[in-house]
Amino acid sequence: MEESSELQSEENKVSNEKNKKRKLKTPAQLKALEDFYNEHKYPTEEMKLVLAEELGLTEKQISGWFCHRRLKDKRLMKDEAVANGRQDRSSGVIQDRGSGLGQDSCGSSKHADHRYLDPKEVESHGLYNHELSVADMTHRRRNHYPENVSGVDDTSSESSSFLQERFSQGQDPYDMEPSRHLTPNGALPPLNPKGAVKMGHKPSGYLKVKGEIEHAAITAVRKQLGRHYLEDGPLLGIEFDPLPPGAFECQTADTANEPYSVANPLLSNSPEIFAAKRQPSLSSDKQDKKACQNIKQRQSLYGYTNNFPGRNTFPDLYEDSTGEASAYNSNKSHRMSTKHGVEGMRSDSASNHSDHYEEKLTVKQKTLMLHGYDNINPKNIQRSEHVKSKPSSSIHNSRVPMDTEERGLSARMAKEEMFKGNRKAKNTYCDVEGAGMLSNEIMVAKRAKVDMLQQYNVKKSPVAEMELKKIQRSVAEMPSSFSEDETADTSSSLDY
DNA sequence: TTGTGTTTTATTGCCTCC
DNA sequence: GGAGGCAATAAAACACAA
Repeated sequence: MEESSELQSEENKVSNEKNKKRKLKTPAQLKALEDFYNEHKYPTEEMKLVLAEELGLTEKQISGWFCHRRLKDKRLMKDEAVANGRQDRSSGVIQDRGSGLGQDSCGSSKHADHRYLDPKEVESHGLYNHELSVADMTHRRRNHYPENVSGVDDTSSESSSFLQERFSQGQDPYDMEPSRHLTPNGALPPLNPKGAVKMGHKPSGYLKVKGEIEHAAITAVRKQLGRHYLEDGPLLGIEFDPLPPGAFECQTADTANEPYSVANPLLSNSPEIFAAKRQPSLSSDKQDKKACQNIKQRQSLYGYTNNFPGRNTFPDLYEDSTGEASAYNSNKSHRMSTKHGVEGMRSDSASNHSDHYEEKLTVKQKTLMLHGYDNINPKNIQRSEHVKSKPSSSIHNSRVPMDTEERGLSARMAKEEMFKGNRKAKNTYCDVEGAGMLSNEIMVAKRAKVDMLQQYNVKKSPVAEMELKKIQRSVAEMPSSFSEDETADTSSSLDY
Protein backbone atom coordinates (compact mmCIF):
# COMPACT_ATOMS: atom_id res chain seq x y z
CA MET A 1 0.00 0.00 0.00
CA GLU A 2 2.58 2.42 1.04
CA GLU A 3 4.69 1.41 -1.82
CA SER A 4 1.96 1.93 -4.30
CA SER A 5 1.08 5.28 -2.83
CA GLU A 6 4.69 6.20 -2.89
CA LEU A 7 4.93 5.12 -6.44
CA GLN A 8 1.85 7.04 -7.24
CA SER A 9 3.13 10.14 -5.62
CA GLU A 10 6.36 9.70 -7.39
CA GLU A 11 4.60 9.24 -10.61
CA ASN A 12 2.52 12.24 -9.93
CA LYS A 13 5.61 14.09 -9.14
CA VAL A 14 7.21 13.05 -12.31
CA SER A 15 4.17 13.67 -14.38
CA ASN A 16 3.64 16.99 -12.71
CA GLU A 17 7.17 17.91 -13.35
CA LYS A 18 6.81 16.68 -16.85
CA ASN A 19 3.67 18.54 -17.49
CA LYS A 20 3.91 21.51 -15.31
CA LYS A 21 7.50 22.38 -15.13
CA ARG A 22 8.38 24.26 -18.14
CA LYS A 23 11.59 23.29 -19.65
CA LEU A 24 13.93 25.76 -21.12
CA LYS A 25 15.13 25.07 -24.55
CA THR A 26 18.75 24.32 -24.82
CA PRO A 27 20.97 26.81 -26.56
CA ALA A 28 21.31 24.53 -29.51
CA GLN A 29 17.60 24.14 -29.74
CA LEU A 30 17.05 27.81 -29.45
CA LYS A 31 19.63 28.50 -32.02
CA ALA A 32 18.13 26.06 -34.41
CA LEU A 33 14.68 27.37 -33.76
CA GLU A 34 15.75 30.93 -34.19
CA ASP A 35 17.55 30.17 -37.34
CA PHE A 36 14.64 28.31 -38.66
CA TYR A 37 12.32 31.04 -37.61
CA ASN A 38 14.41 33.54 -39.41
CA GLU A 39 13.76 31.62 -42.54
CA HIS A 40 10.29 30.44 -41.94
CA LYS A 41 7.99 32.21 -39.66
CA TYR A 42 5.23 29.85 -40.49
CA PRO A 43 6.70 26.42 -40.76
CA THR A 44 4.61 23.75 -42.26
CA GLU A 45 3.68 20.70 -40.38
CA GLU A 46 6.38 18.83 -42.14
CA MET A 47 8.95 21.35 -41.10
CA LYS A 48 7.74 21.24 -37.58
CA LEU A 49 7.96 17.53 -37.51
CA VAL A 50 11.45 17.53 -38.82
CA LEU A 51 12.44 20.23 -36.45
CA ALA A 52 10.88 18.43 -33.57
CA GLU A 53 12.65 15.29 -34.48
CA GLU A 54 15.92 17.03 -34.91
CA LEU A 55 15.72 18.95 -31.72
CA GLY A 56 14.20 16.29 -29.59
CA LEU A 57 11.08 18.29 -28.98
CA THR A 58 7.46 17.63 -29.61
CA GLU A 59 5.67 19.13 -32.50
CA LYS A 60 3.49 20.88 -30.04
CA GLN A 61 6.44 22.51 -28.50
CA ILE A 62 7.69 23.56 -31.85
CA SER A 63 4.36 25.00 -32.78
CA GLY A 64 4.10 26.74 -29.50
CA TRP A 65 7.54 28.12 -29.77
CA PHE A 66 6.90 29.51 -33.20
CA CYS A 67 3.66 30.93 -32.06
CA HIS A 68 5.28 32.68 -29.18
CA ARG A 69 8.12 33.74 -31.31
CA ARG A 70 5.78 35.39 -33.71
CA LEU A 71 4.06 37.08 -30.88
CA LYS A 72 7.35 38.24 -29.63
CA ASP A 73 8.20 39.62 -33.00
CA LYS A 74 4.93 41.34 -33.18
CA ARG A 75 5.39 42.81 -29.79
CA LEU A 76 8.81 43.97 -30.74
CA MET A 77 7.52 45.42 -33.91
CA LYS A 78 4.97 47.32 -32.00
CA ASP A 79 7.52 48.61 -29.59
CA GLU A 80 9.81 49.51 -32.37
CA ALA A 81 7.07 51.25 -34.17
CA VAL A 82 6.34 53.27 -31.11
CA ALA A 83 9.97 54.01 -30.57
CA ASN A 84 10.49 54.89 -34.17
CA GLY A 85 7.40 56.95 -34.11
CA ARG A 86 8.91 59.12 -31.47
CA GLN A 87 12.15 59.25 -33.27
CA ASP A 88 10.48 59.91 -36.53
CA ARG A 89 8.51 62.73 -35.14
CA SER A 90 11.65 64.25 -33.89
CA SER A 91 13.45 63.77 -37.14
CA GLY A 92 10.40 64.55 -39.13
CA VAL A 93 11.05 61.86 -41.63
CA ILE A 94 8.09 59.65 -41.28
CA GLN A 95 4.54 60.51 -40.78
CA ASP A 96 2.58 57.79 -42.36
CA ARG A 97 3.24 54.78 -40.31
CA GLY A 98 -0.07 53.43 -39.39
CA SER A 99 -1.22 53.20 -42.91
CA GLY A 100 1.53 50.97 -44.00
CA LEU A 101 2.74 49.04 -41.10
CA GLY A 102 -0.45 47.50 -40.10
CA GLN A 103 0.27 48.02 -36.50
CA ASP A 104 -1.49 45.70 -34.27
CA SER A 105 -3.11 46.80 -31.17
CA CYS A 106 -3.04 43.52 -29.42
CA GLY A 107 -4.35 41.29 -32.06
CA SER A 108 -5.65 43.63 -34.61
CA SER A 109 -2.53 43.05 -36.55
CA LYS A 110 -4.10 40.04 -38.04
CA HIS A 111 -6.20 42.15 -40.25
CA ALA A 112 -3.57 44.64 -40.92
CA ASP A 113 -1.13 41.97 -41.87
CA HIS A 114 -3.50 40.26 -44.12
CA ARG A 115 -4.59 43.41 -45.64
CA TYR A 116 -1.21 44.49 -46.79
CA LEU A 117 0.63 41.28 -47.08
CA ASP A 118 -0.27 37.78 -46.63
CA PRO A 119 2.09 36.88 -43.89
CA LYS A 120 2.05 33.24 -44.68
CA GLU A 121 2.99 33.94 -48.17
CA VAL A 122 5.54 36.46 -47.35
CA GLU A 123 7.10 35.68 -44.09
CA SER A 124 8.84 32.58 -45.06
CA HIS A 125 10.91 34.73 -47.29
CA GLY A 126 11.76 37.28 -44.77
CA LEU A 127 9.47 39.91 -46.08
CA TYR A 128 7.82 39.95 -42.81
CA ASN A 129 10.91 41.47 -41.47
CA HIS A 130 10.39 44.49 -43.44
CA GLU A 131 8.08 45.43 -40.73
CA LEU A 132 10.86 45.38 -38.30
CA SER A 133 12.61 48.50 -37.54
CA VAL A 134 16.21 49.28 -37.27
CA ALA A 135 17.03 47.50 -34.12
CA ASP A 136 15.29 44.47 -35.34
CA MET A 137 16.94 44.66 -38.62
CA THR A 138 20.23 44.88 -36.99
CA HIS A 139 19.40 41.70 -35.33
CA ARG A 140 17.97 40.22 -38.42
CA ARG A 141 21.04 41.10 -40.23
CA ARG A 142 22.95 39.12 -37.78
CA ASN A 143 20.72 36.29 -38.49
CA HIS A 144 21.14 36.83 -42.13
CA TYR A 145 17.67 37.66 -42.89
CA PRO A 146 16.90 37.71 -46.49
CA GLU A 147 15.40 41.07 -46.82
CA ASN A 148 15.62 42.03 -50.35
CA VAL A 149 12.86 39.86 -51.40
CA SER A 150 10.95 42.37 -53.29
CA GLY A 151 13.98 43.34 -55.18
CA VAL A 152 13.39 46.89 -54.22
CA ASP A 153 16.86 48.18 -54.18
CA ASP A 154 18.88 46.30 -51.74
CA THR A 155 22.20 45.45 -53.21
CA SER A 156 23.74 44.75 -49.92
CA SER A 157 25.99 41.80 -49.93
CA GLU A 158 24.65 40.83 -46.62
CA SER A 159 21.36 39.82 -47.94
CA SER A 160 22.40 38.59 -51.27
CA SER A 161 25.38 36.70 -50.18
CA PHE A 162 23.46 35.35 -47.33
CA LEU A 163 20.85 34.09 -49.60
CA GLN A 164 23.42 32.67 -51.86
CA GLU A 165 24.74 31.04 -48.84
CA ARG A 166 21.45 29.69 -47.85
CA PHE A 167 20.69 28.45 -51.21
CA SER A 168 24.00 26.91 -51.67
CA GLN A 169 23.49 25.16 -48.44
CA GLY A 170 19.99 24.28 -49.34
CA GLN A 171 18.62 25.95 -46.34
CA ASP A 172 15.68 27.64 -47.71
CA PRO A 173 13.94 24.98 -49.57
CA TYR A 174 10.42 25.20 -48.53
CA ASP A 175 9.07 28.00 -50.42
CA MET A 176 11.42 27.97 -53.25
CA GLU A 177 11.39 26.10 -56.38
CA PRO A 178 14.30 23.79 -56.14
CA SER A 179 15.85 25.00 -59.30
CA ARG A 180 15.98 28.42 -57.89
CA HIS A 181 18.09 27.79 -54.95
CA LEU A 182 20.14 25.11 -56.44
CA THR A 183 22.30 27.27 -58.49
CA PRO A 184 25.73 25.82 -58.47
CA ASN A 185 27.50 28.90 -57.38
CA GLY A 186 24.91 30.20 -55.07
CA ALA A 187 23.37 32.69 -57.37
CA LEU A 188 20.56 34.67 -55.99
CA PRO A 189 17.38 34.22 -57.88
CA PRO A 190 14.27 36.12 -57.01
CA LEU A 191 13.25 34.82 -53.74
CA ASN A 192 9.66 34.23 -54.23
CA PRO A 193 8.03 34.55 -57.55
CA LYS A 194 4.72 34.89 -55.86
CA GLY A 195 5.97 37.45 -53.51
CA ALA A 196 7.77 39.29 -56.21
CA VAL A 197 4.69 39.48 -58.25
CA LYS A 198 2.75 40.57 -55.32
CA MET A 199 5.16 43.12 -54.17
CA GLY A 200 6.20 44.37 -57.51
CA HIS A 201 9.52 46.00 -57.94
CA LYS A 202 8.73 49.39 -56.74
CA PRO A 203 8.24 50.12 -53.14
CA SER A 204 4.77 51.25 -52.68
CA GLY A 205 2.35 51.32 -49.85
CA TYR A 206 3.71 49.15 -47.20
CA LEU A 207 7.21 49.02 -48.53
CA LYS A 208 7.23 52.67 -49.17
CA VAL A 209 6.36 53.39 -45.64
CA LYS A 210 8.91 50.93 -44.53
CA GLY A 211 11.49 52.64 -46.60
CA GLU A 212 10.65 55.84 -44.91
CA ILE A 213 11.06 54.27 -41.56
CA GLU A 214 14.35 52.95 -42.60
CA HIS A 215 15.33 56.32 -43.80
CA ALA A 216 14.68 57.65 -40.37
CA ALA A 217 16.79 54.92 -38.96
CA ILE A 218 19.56 55.73 -41.33
CA THR A 219 19.33 59.32 -40.39
CA ALA A 220 19.59 58.41 -36.77
CA VAL A 221 22.58 56.25 -37.40
CA ARG A 222 24.25 58.96 -39.32
CA LYS A 223 23.69 61.32 -36.52
CA GLN A 224 25.21 58.87 -34.17
CA LEU A 225 28.17 58.33 -36.34
CA GLY A 226 28.68 61.94 -36.85
CA ARG A 227 30.49 61.27 -40.04
CA HIS A 228 29.58 61.88 -43.54
CA TYR A 229 28.55 59.27 -45.89
CA LEU A 230 30.11 60.16 -49.13
CA GLU A 231 27.74 59.64 -51.92
CA ASP A 232 30.28 58.00 -54.10
CA GLY A 233 33.09 57.50 -51.75
CA PRO A 234 34.00 54.65 -49.51
CA LEU A 235 31.97 53.77 -46.56
CA LEU A 236 32.47 55.97 -43.57
CA GLY A 237 35.64 57.35 -44.87
CA ILE A 238 37.15 53.98 -45.27
CA GLU A 239 39.09 53.62 -48.38
CA PHE A 240 39.39 50.38 -50.08
CA ASP A 241 41.17 49.33 -53.14
CA PRO A 242 39.84 47.28 -55.93
CA LEU A 243 40.20 43.66 -55.32
CA PRO A 244 43.74 42.77 -56.32
CA PRO A 245 44.57 39.49 -57.88
CA GLY A 246 45.30 36.92 -55.29
CA ALA A 247 43.41 38.82 -52.70
CA PHE A 248 41.80 35.68 -51.49
CA GLU A 249 45.01 33.99 -50.85
CA CYS A 250 46.08 33.40 -47.38
CA GLN A 251 47.49 36.47 -45.83
CA THR A 252 49.05 37.18 -42.59
CA ALA A 253 46.74 38.84 -40.21
CA ASP A 254 46.86 42.48 -40.63
CA THR A 255 44.11 43.79 -38.54
CA ALA A 256 45.54 47.21 -38.53
CA ASN A 257 44.75 47.46 -42.16
CA GLU A 258 41.36 46.03 -41.89
CA PRO A 259 38.85 48.59 -42.82
CA TYR A 260 36.57 47.65 -40.08
CA SER A 261 39.22 47.87 -37.53
CA VAL A 262 39.96 51.28 -38.72
CA ALA A 263 36.41 52.21 -38.38
CA ASN A 264 35.95 50.41 -35.18
CA PRO A 265 39.15 49.86 -33.36
CA LEU A 266 37.39 49.15 -30.14
CA LEU A 267 35.52 46.27 -31.47
CA SER A 268 38.49 44.48 -32.71
CA ASN A 269 39.76 44.32 -29.21
CA SER A 270 36.63 43.09 -27.69
CA PRO A 271 37.59 40.92 -24.77
CA GLU A 272 34.56 38.82 -25.29
CA ILE A 273 35.63 37.93 -28.70
CA PHE A 274 39.03 37.20 -27.42
CA ALA A 275 37.62 34.99 -24.76
CA ALA A 276 35.24 33.48 -27.15
CA LYS A 277 38.04 32.35 -29.31
CA ARG A 278 39.69 30.64 -26.49
CA GLN A 279 37.01 28.75 -24.79
CA PRO A 280 36.06 25.37 -26.05
CA SER A 281 32.49 24.50 -26.46
CA LEU A 282 31.09 23.08 -23.34
CA SER A 283 27.47 23.11 -24.17
CA SER A 284 26.48 19.60 -23.52
CA ASP A 285 22.91 19.25 -22.76
CA LYS A 286 21.13 16.01 -23.08
CA GLN A 287 18.88 17.40 -25.67
CA ASP A 288 21.76 19.01 -27.34
CA LYS A 289 23.42 15.71 -27.51
CA LYS A 290 20.34 14.12 -28.80
CA ALA A 291 19.96 16.73 -31.42
CA CYS A 292 23.57 16.41 -32.26
CA GLN A 293 23.27 12.71 -32.54
CA ASN A 294 20.45 13.09 -34.93
CA ILE A 295 22.49 15.50 -36.84
CA LYS A 296 25.45 13.26 -36.85
CA GLN A 297 23.37 10.58 -38.32
CA ARG A 298 22.24 12.87 -41.00
CA GLN A 299 25.53 14.41 -41.72
CA SER A 300 26.45 11.57 -43.91
CA LEU A 301 23.51 12.48 -46.05
CA TYR A 302 24.48 16.02 -46.60
CA GLY A 303 27.93 16.48 -47.76
CA TYR A 304 29.00 19.98 -47.33
CA THR A 305 29.68 21.61 -50.60
CA ASN A 306 31.51 24.77 -50.95
CA ASN A 307 29.77 26.68 -53.59
CA PHE A 308 32.20 29.47 -53.54
CA PRO A 309 35.26 28.43 -55.39
CA GLY A 310 38.24 30.05 -53.94
CA ARG A 311 36.60 30.50 -50.65
CA ASN A 312 37.08 28.63 -47.55
CA THR A 313 35.93 25.15 -47.16
CA PHE A 314 33.80 24.14 -44.33
CA PRO A 315 36.58 23.00 -42.10
CA ASP A 316 38.24 26.28 -42.72
CA LEU A 317 35.27 28.09 -41.48
CA TYR A 318 35.29 26.06 -38.48
CA GLU A 319 38.44 27.34 -37.09
CA ASP A 320 36.78 30.57 -36.41
CA SER A 321 33.35 29.54 -35.74
CA THR A 322 34.40 27.08 -33.19
CA GLY A 323 36.04 29.70 -31.20
CA GLU A 324 32.92 31.67 -31.19
CA ALA A 325 30.73 28.78 -30.51
CA SER A 326 32.87 27.55 -27.82
CA ALA A 327 32.41 30.54 -25.71
CA TYR A 328 29.03 29.49 -24.69
CA ASN A 329 29.41 27.94 -21.36
CA SER A 330 29.13 30.80 -19.08
CA ASN A 331 26.03 32.81 -18.95
CA LYS A 332 27.39 34.64 -16.05
CA SER A 333 30.35 35.86 -17.88
CA HIS A 334 28.07 37.43 -20.38
CA ARG A 335 25.53 38.78 -18.09
CA MET A 336 27.07 42.11 -18.41
CA SER A 337 25.44 42.06 -21.72
CA THR A 338 21.99 41.76 -20.40
CA LYS A 339 21.21 44.80 -18.45
CA HIS A 340 24.18 46.99 -18.66
CA GLY A 341 24.79 46.09 -22.17
CA VAL A 342 21.22 45.74 -22.98
CA GLU A 343 21.02 49.04 -24.67
CA GLY A 344 21.80 48.36 -28.18
CA MET A 345 22.35 44.79 -27.48
CA ARG A 346 21.14 44.09 -30.86
CA SER A 347 23.72 46.32 -32.20
CA ASP A 348 26.34 45.62 -29.65
CA SER A 349 26.13 41.99 -29.20
CA ALA A 350 24.77 41.64 -32.59
CA SER A 351 26.99 44.06 -34.28
CA ASN A 352 29.70 44.41 -31.80
CA HIS A 353 30.76 40.90 -31.77
CA SER A 354 29.43 39.61 -34.88
CA ASP A 355 30.07 42.71 -36.80
CA HIS A 356 33.68 43.15 -36.32
CA TYR A 357 34.35 39.55 -36.03
CA GLU A 358 32.03 38.75 -38.78
CA GLU A 359 33.87 41.06 -40.99
CA LYS A 360 36.68 38.64 -41.02
CA LEU A 361 34.62 35.82 -42.28
CA THR A 362 33.16 34.76 -45.48
CA VAL A 363 29.48 34.61 -45.71
CA LYS A 364 29.57 30.99 -44.95
CA GLN A 365 31.70 31.69 -42.02
CA LYS A 366 29.36 34.36 -40.98
CA THR A 367 26.54 32.00 -40.92
CA LEU A 368 28.49 29.58 -38.91
CA MET A 369 29.85 32.18 -36.69
CA LEU A 370 26.44 33.48 -36.00
CA HIS A 371 25.40 30.17 -34.81
CA GLY A 372 28.50 29.82 -32.89
CA TYR A 373 28.12 33.17 -31.43
CA ASP A 374 24.60 32.53 -30.58
CA ASN A 375 25.90 29.79 -28.54
CA ILE A 376 28.18 32.05 -26.73
CA ASN A 377 25.32 33.50 -24.94
CA PRO A 378 21.94 32.56 -26.12
CA LYS A 379 20.47 34.95 -23.70
CA ASN A 380 21.94 37.68 -25.68
CA ILE A 381 19.81 36.73 -28.52
CA GLN A 382 16.73 36.33 -26.56
CA ARG A 383 17.17 39.40 -24.60
CA SER A 384 18.53 41.43 -27.31
CA GLU A 385 15.40 41.00 -29.22
CA HIS A 386 13.59 42.90 -26.63
CA VAL A 387 15.92 45.72 -26.72
CA LYS A 388 14.49 48.93 -27.81
CA SER A 389 16.17 50.44 -30.70
CA LYS A 390 18.56 52.75 -29.17
CA PRO A 391 20.95 54.41 -31.49
CA SER A 392 24.36 53.09 -31.07
CA SER A 393 27.51 53.69 -32.88
CA SER A 394 27.79 50.05 -33.55
CA ILE A 395 24.70 50.20 -35.58
CA HIS A 396 26.79 51.66 -38.25
CA ASN A 397 27.43 48.28 -39.50
CA SER A 398 23.94 47.12 -39.30
CA ARG A 399 22.31 46.48 -42.50
CA VAL A 400 20.03 49.38 -42.65
CA PRO A 401 17.65 48.94 -45.47
CA MET A 402 18.12 51.65 -47.92
CA ASP A 403 16.18 54.28 -49.51
CA THR A 404 17.01 55.43 -52.94
CA GLU A 405 19.83 57.55 -51.77
CA GLU A 406 21.29 54.68 -49.90
CA ARG A 407 21.76 52.49 -52.87
CA GLY A 408 25.22 53.61 -53.65
CA LEU A 409 26.20 53.21 -50.09
CA SER A 410 24.76 49.80 -49.77
CA ALA A 411 26.34 48.69 -52.95
CA ARG A 412 29.65 49.82 -51.66
CA MET A 413 29.02 48.14 -48.41
CA ALA A 414 28.14 45.02 -50.22
CA LYS A 415 31.32 44.98 -52.14
CA GLU A 416 33.36 45.96 -49.22
CA GLU A 417 31.86 43.40 -46.95
CA MET A 418 32.36 40.75 -49.47
CA PHE A 419 35.89 41.75 -49.98
CA LYS A 420 36.60 41.99 -46.33
CA GLY A 421 34.84 38.80 -45.65
CA ASN A 422 36.98 36.91 -48.03
CA ARG A 423 40.16 38.50 -47.00
CA LYS A 424 39.60 38.20 -43.34
CA ALA A 425 38.34 34.73 -43.56
CA LYS A 426 41.59 33.75 -45.02
CA ASN A 427 43.41 35.67 -42.44
CA THR A 428 41.67 34.09 -39.56
CA TYR A 429 41.97 30.72 -41.00
CA CYS A 430 45.62 31.19 -41.53
CA ASP A 431 45.97 32.50 -38.05
CA VAL A 432 44.49 29.47 -36.54
CA GLU A 433 46.23 27.06 -38.74
CA GLY A 434 49.52 28.72 -38.60
CA ALA A 435 49.52 29.69 -35.02
CA GLY A 436 51.39 26.61 -34.04
CA MET A 437 48.96 25.44 -31.49
CA LEU A 438 49.93 23.05 -28.86
CA SER A 439 48.68 19.60 -29.46
CA ASN A 440 46.04 19.72 -26.79
CA GLU A 441 44.91 23.04 -28.04
CA ILE A 442 44.52 21.53 -31.40
CA MET A 443 42.54 18.77 -29.89
CA VAL A 444 40.32 21.26 -28.17
CA ALA A 445 39.92 23.17 -31.33
CA LYS A 446 39.05 20.09 -33.26
CA ARG A 447 36.61 19.06 -30.70
CA ALA A 448 35.00 22.42 -30.72
CA LYS A 449 34.97 22.12 -34.42
CA VAL A 450 32.93 19.01 -34.23
CA ASP A 451 30.61 20.58 -31.73
CA MET A 452 30.10 23.48 -33.94
CA LEU A 453 29.50 21.32 -36.88
CA GLN A 454 26.85 19.52 -35.03
CA GLN A 455 25.24 22.65 -33.86
CA TYR A 456 25.36 24.09 -37.23
CA ASN A 457 23.67 21.13 -38.63
CA VAL A 458 20.98 21.32 -36.09
CA LYS A 459 19.78 24.10 -38.17
CA LYS A 460 20.90 22.89 -41.43
CA SER A 461 19.80 19.39 -41.45
CA PRO A 462 16.05 19.62 -41.24
CA VAL A 463 15.91 22.05 -44.01
CA ALA A 464 18.48 20.25 -45.97
CA GLU A 465 16.61 17.07 -45.65
CA MET A 466 13.46 18.46 -47.05
CA GLU A 467 15.53 20.27 -49.56
CA LEU A 468 16.88 16.99 -50.67
CA LYS A 469 13.45 15.57 -51.05
CA LYS A 470 12.26 18.52 -53.00
CA ILE A 471 15.23 18.44 -55.22
CA GLN A 472 14.73 14.85 -55.96
CA ARG A 473 11.13 15.46 -56.68
CA SER A 474 11.70 18.46 -58.82
CA VAL A 475 14.53 16.95 -60.71
CA ALA A 476 12.31 14.10 -61.59
CA GLU A 477 9.66 16.49 -62.79
CA MET A 478 11.80 19.12 -64.30
CA PRO A 479 12.73 19.10 -67.93
CA SER A 480 16.44 18.90 -68.15
CA SER A 481 16.70 21.84 -70.48
CA PHE A 482 14.85 24.01 -68.06
CA SER A 483 17.05 23.20 -65.17
CA GLU A 484 20.08 23.91 -67.21
CA ASP A 485 18.79 27.23 -68.30
CA GLU A 486 17.83 28.11 -64.84
CA THR A 487 21.21 27.14 -63.62
CA ALA A 488 22.91 29.21 -66.21
CA ASP A 489 20.77 32.20 -65.47
CA THR A 490 21.18 32.07 -61.80
CA SER A 491 24.83 31.39 -61.88
CA SER A 492 25.43 34.38 -64.03
CA SER A 493 23.56 36.57 -61.63
CA LEU A 494 26.14 35.99 -59.02
CA ASP A 495 28.79 37.87 -60.83
CA TYR A 496 29.77 41.07 -59.21
C1' DT B 1 20.28 36.18 0.26
C1' DT B 2 16.13 37.99 -1.03
C1' DG B 3 12.77 40.62 -3.45
C1' DT B 4 11.43 42.32 -7.79
C1' DG B 5 11.15 42.69 -12.58
C1' DT B 6 11.77 40.39 -17.01
C1' DT B 7 11.74 36.62 -20.15
C1' DT B 8 10.40 32.19 -21.63
C1' DT B 9 7.40 28.31 -21.81
C1' DA B 10 2.97 26.00 -21.47
C1' DT B 11 -1.92 26.11 -21.57
C1' DT B 12 -6.37 27.56 -22.95
C1' DG B 13 -9.94 29.77 -25.54
C1' DC B 14 -11.37 32.18 -29.50
C1' DC B 15 -11.19 33.18 -34.38
C1' DT B 16 -10.47 32.29 -39.27
C1' DC B 17 -9.96 29.38 -43.10
C1' DC B 18 -10.58 25.21 -45.68
C1' DG C 1 -15.68 20.36 -37.76
C1' DG C 2 -10.73 20.28 -37.79
C1' DA C 3 -6.43 22.66 -38.20
C1' DG C 4 -3.71 26.42 -37.52
C1' DG C 5 -2.85 30.85 -35.59
C1' DC C 6 -3.36 34.58 -32.20
C1' DA C 7 -3.97 36.44 -27.74
C1' DA C 8 -4.35 36.13 -22.82
C1' DT C 9 -2.79 34.11 -18.83
C1' DA C 10 -0.08 31.55 -15.42
C1' DA C 11 4.03 29.96 -13.83
C1' DA C 12 8.83 28.74 -13.98
C1' DA C 13 13.38 30.40 -14.86
C1' DC C 14 16.37 33.99 -14.98
C1' DA C 15 18.71 38.62 -14.09
C1' DC C 16 19.78 42.05 -11.07
C1' DA C 17 19.74 45.42 -7.43
C1' DA C 18 19.57 46.19 -2.49
